[in-house]
Amino acid sequence: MNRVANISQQFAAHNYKLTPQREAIVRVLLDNEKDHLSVEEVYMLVKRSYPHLGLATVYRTLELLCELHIVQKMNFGDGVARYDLRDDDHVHMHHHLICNVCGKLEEIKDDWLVELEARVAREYGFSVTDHRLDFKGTYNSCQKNGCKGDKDCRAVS
Amino acid sequence: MNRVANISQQFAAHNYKLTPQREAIVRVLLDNEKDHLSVEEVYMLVKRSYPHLGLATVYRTLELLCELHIVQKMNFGDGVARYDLRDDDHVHMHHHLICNVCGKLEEIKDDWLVELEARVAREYGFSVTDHRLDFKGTYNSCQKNGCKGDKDCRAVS
DNA sequence: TGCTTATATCGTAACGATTACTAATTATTC
DNA sequence: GAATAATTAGTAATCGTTACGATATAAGCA
Repeated sequence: MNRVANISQQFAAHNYKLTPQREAIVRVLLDNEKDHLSVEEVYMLVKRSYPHLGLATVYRTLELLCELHIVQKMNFGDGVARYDLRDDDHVHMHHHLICNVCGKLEEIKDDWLVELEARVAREYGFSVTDHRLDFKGTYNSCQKNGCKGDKDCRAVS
Repeated sequence: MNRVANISQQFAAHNYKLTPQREAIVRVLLDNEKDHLSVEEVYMLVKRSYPHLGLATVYRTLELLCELHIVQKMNFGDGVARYDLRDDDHVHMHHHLICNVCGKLEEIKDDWLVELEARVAREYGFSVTDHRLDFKGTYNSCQKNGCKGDKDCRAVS
């Protein structure tokens, strides 16, 4: 099934409409699924197909998508919120590798935490609905090509 | 060894001085190790022992402590940066449980990710220097006492 | 169709956390 | 003890985000 149509249905199911502006934003997210776009980036990209769109609408729409669990708002410590499409089941979050040298942000699409979540439930009486796992470090390939000193104090691990 | 003295040495080792202001801030962090204080909270607490201290100094000192890997700047999606003392070896980060109902933030002091980090190294050629693992969900005890609908779209998983 | 009401958008002002900057203060060096 | 460097205080500026009033679009109904 068409993903836009799918999302449109989810909007309808919650009495929201997929307006042209909202659809343009959703399409940008789908077309850039690999990236973790900031509001400003989404704004720039949407302007290509919808030049008249206002920044506040981007903020509002992303918040709405977040409420519908279609996207996930995240914070990688660079001072701006970033948004990530969730999996279709809206449950599992993927993990991230963040390279200190080249700055690349890679996704691990698997869910490696099933076991640990069971352990949390067992040992802490805590049932997990969502999680976040980021690894920071360096790719071996980056390591070779000289590594500038890491004075980096950005938030988020 | 006294922890303040220990930190003082680390300052000295990097040609920084542990001024009275900085020491007052460090003591607040040590005295509230369980919490994840925001800048504003640290500011309030330090004012008790050092009423004249300026807010900018808190910002600068926390950044410095971060650079020295004594604290870790984190972001739990409530709009302010929070700071967490690192373990003495300055390597392992603990994990977090965040309850959707009562809002409590609990720490898991173990490092459960040793295995997964090995896997990342193996499968992705990526050597981890740091990580972050947060679980969001509900305590069983909170679950019972009625759970308000979760419309929460805060950043960070 | 025309009127009414609700929903969504636009542009911008307001807000709040953080950073940048200047002057004043304290420590260090010669 | 004067000159230099490091640190702090206080506040102005910045920047991401949110709030607000006015306008526009869609839905419901006679």
